[in-house]
Amino acid sequence: MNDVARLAGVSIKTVSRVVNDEPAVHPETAARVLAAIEQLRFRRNAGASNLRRGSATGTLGLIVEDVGNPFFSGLTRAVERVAVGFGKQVLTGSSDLDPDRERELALEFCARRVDGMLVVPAGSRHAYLEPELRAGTPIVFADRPPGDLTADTVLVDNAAGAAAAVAHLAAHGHRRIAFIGDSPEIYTARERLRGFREGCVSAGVGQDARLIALREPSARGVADTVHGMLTGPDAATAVVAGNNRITVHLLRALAHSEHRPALVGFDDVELADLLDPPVSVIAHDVGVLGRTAAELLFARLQGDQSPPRKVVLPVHLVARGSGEVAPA
Amino acid sequence: MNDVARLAGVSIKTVSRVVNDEPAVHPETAARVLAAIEQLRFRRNAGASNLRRGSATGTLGLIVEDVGNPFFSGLTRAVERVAVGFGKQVLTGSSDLDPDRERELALEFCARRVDGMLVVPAGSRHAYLEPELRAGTPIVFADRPPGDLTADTVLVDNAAGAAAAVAHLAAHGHRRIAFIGDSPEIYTARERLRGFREGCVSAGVGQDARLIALREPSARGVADTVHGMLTGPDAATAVVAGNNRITVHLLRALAHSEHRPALVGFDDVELADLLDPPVSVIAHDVGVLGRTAAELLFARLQGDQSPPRKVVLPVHLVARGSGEVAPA
DNA sequence: GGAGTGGACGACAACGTTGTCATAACGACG
DNA sequence: CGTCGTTATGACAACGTTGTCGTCCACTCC
Repeated sequence: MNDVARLAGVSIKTVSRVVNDEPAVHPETAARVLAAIEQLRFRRNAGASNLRRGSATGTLGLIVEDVGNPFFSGLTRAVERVAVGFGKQVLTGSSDLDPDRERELALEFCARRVDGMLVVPAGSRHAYLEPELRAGTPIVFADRPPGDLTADTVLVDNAAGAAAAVAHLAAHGHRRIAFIGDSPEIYTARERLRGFREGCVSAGVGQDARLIALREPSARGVADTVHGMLTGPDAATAVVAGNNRITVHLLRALAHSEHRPALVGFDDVELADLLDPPVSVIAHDVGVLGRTAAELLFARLQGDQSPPRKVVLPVHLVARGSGEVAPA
Repeated sequence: MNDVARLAGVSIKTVSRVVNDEPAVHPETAARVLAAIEQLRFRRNAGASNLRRGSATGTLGLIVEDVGNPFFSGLTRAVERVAVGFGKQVLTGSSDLDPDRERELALEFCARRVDGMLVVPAGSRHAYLEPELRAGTPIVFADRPPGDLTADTVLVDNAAGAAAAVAHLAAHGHRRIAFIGDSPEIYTARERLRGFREGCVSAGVGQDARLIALREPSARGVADTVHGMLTGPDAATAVVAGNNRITVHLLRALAHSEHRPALVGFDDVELADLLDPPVSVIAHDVGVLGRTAAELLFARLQGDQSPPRKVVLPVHLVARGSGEVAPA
């Protein structure tokens, strides 16, 4: 800026005025300054500007489990869309479900003085964020609630969705329904299992510990698990898959076996409608999830001081075929 | 930092020393300072630190077309992985294929003094980045080359892939092969068409303008296009889909029609192996694409001064069934 | 002609850090 | 006992901006 000022024959402050479109600069002077800026290819240092101006850095932090997963990338995109509307940039990070990594990312974002943070929490301890919250950095949790902290949270109705899946399968005559979910450390996995159990009770379907598995999904693990559930005297006739990855693993495992249980997945999956049979799922809109969370965050940024909110978004059953078959 | 210094009864500089793990601080003093930091929950301002220290902000800029698209989110993830290894944060932005938006993002990133940038270019004019490049900010282009600029670029072998698709279909007896690609404004779409044409020539397959379509894909548009190509006297017996979105639209369109042309898609698609018939594709690894580009960038950041490099990654045909059927 | 008004601009400090240099206290050495 | 090196610490400037306030000039109005 100094160089620009010198070249234009004005003071550094006048350059600042021009850069910031402040009034009270003679058009002729402004033109000279702009020419100098152009010539020297000057670009104002946003960091210095933010430092001087005080708080707002025009940056948002977003922590998800894995940007590479379509679910989280959809969420990321939705957040980005809202952020663009407010002229903010988004710093993204994947926690890989590791609480330490999440914490590291969060603190790093705080050090960079993000204006706000959106977090898909990995662990269950988030008290370390309390000072930040109290210091005025709004934080919104998405998809899962924070562990030991009260803050804005946007969830989907996991339990109701799982219960609906059970009810649907029971309505088609199933009495032996299995549930394969993600690791019980994950909130959504626990909630979906809870909904599954409640659905079983409501539908008068018996529960069998052999037909319930919660575990971090892998192709092999899911294949073995489901194989065990579909064989033997009390084999399952229907399966509820706990999330998109499990659904995919399950489909692949079933394609390589002769079993054809009824199936309802949680989370929608691309091309699910083109499979044979088309896969029925409990669907919800990641876009809405991300947008809602981001809008909540921006409301806070604009001064909303109301008590922490908890939003639960609805899910709905998409019946495509795989869930509408009677027991063999 | 001032407050911490006061509370610990030391000068602000000593606090700085402690925060930066500099030696020559008495352990006892350091302990007092750390206690004060803990008590006041002090977090050093990364912006101010970067300002004082000079260049490196520990930030990378990444511009893709759409983080929500699995292709780009996979790339994002790969970049992130490399960045974490070097202790950098990633600022992400989606251009939506809009050159103005891309430029806006790029300049914004420059204003934030990112240490380097990874760009999946939207338009074909990138001369505006030359001053940044010359100023020492390394920029690597991924998936598509920059328009009017010489810089590091990582591509996949689009033409060879498309040619391989044609050769494969021709080997199964097809003589009427159609190509449905993305908008010709996109480099990869043009290259794939070029490869398609070359493949036709090599295989001695005639080309028919009626069987070639380049257009921004939409479900409706693809359906109409393919319907036209598959009916009439000189109907196509095989189709090459120009990218993942087109493949998906195409599959959906075909599922609702009686036509069953042979099909080879470009880019792999999740669940493609479970469809009936399983979808053959020209596959390549986004993870490798992202990683290679990021590694190239970090090489530059570590002082690599060699002339701009151009890396072309291989693609390979995955024969699953849909491309291995003879003409009806 | 003097007072008042408003426009155009600059000097200076400050944002939160850190690099540079100076200083003080201390033991060791000849 | 004076000198020296070492260790621990602080004062101060600087990074690149911008907010505050002051100055200067031209102009208007009575």
